[in-house]
Amino acid sequence: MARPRQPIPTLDEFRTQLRRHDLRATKQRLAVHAVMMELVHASAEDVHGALELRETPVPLTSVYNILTQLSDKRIYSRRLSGDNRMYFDIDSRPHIHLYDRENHIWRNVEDEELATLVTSRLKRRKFKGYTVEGIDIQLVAKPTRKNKKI
Amino acid sequence: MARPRQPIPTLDEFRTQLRRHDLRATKQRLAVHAVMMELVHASAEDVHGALELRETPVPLTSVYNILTQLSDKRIYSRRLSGDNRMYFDIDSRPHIHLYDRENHIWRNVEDEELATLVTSRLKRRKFKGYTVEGIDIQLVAKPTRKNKKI
DNA sequence: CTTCATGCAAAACATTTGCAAAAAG
DNA sequence: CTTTTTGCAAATGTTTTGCATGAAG
Repeated sequence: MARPRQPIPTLDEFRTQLRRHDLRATKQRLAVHAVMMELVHASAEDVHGALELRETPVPLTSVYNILTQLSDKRIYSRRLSGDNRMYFDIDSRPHIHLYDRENHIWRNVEDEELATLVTSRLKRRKFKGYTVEGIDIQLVAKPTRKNKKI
Repeated sequence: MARPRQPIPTLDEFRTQLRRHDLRATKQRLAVHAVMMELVHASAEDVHGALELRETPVPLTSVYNILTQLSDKRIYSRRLSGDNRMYFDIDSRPHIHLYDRENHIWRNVEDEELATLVTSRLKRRKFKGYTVEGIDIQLVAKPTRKNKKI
């Protein structure tokens, strides 16, 4: 049934992906990916902050450069949050998200069946003048009292 | 089958909505709504520009004030575009969108059946710590050659 | 008249750009 | 060595804020 999602690429797999896209394996890129392996979904600011707390600080501009480039190459993907920030997603494959609109946090929702259902249904429809490239499904949710992270 | 969508509120109906929310029917608000009746989906900048071309220029700050307030009250809704701008939607009821990622334009997609299908299916699922408030479905599309608006 | 709304100028933010210096292969 | 990448400082563009003035009810 619900096929397990793509595993998060290890650092070595990430190196391979970089090579495939003619990107050099700099220590800044590896550091960003190491942090993204934990965060999964994060803004440039989040990544920058996490790197401060680690061994490898990387300036915010460089974090932007790196994250933008990785998502341009479809190694990562990106989403816009309700608070007007860009969030990067370590997983570039389309998948359903649950968005916490108070804390601006995303979680992945495992439901391949539903994704397939919606996709196959919409793919049948034609929209004059357009080629549909993807379908984005997001549950907008509010944390219940006990779950409040902030 | 596909039930027709909410008609766009006329100026009079808009006045009523304002009254319901204890908002005064100022000429700036009415001018903004008059423009939104045509644009349907628009950024603050778009609305500001359209008002320039009309009888009632309204400064950009005021357009922001008005649009933000109207969507806070759920008279309008809002969406973030791929180019990091806030777009306001005259229709606050959830509905499926087609997003033109080159021109940053939205169109409504009529498919109540699909919306119902997805909603009922996801409503059955429980997400620990969260209350699902809405489901957002968006087709990301690229204009075909002939359709290029810009 | 009392309360709410507008609109100016300025601030606040997130993100991008140009480019010289540094690192990778 | 050649090419790519980093990272600084500065710019850009959108949205927000504080507050005095003006309009609505």
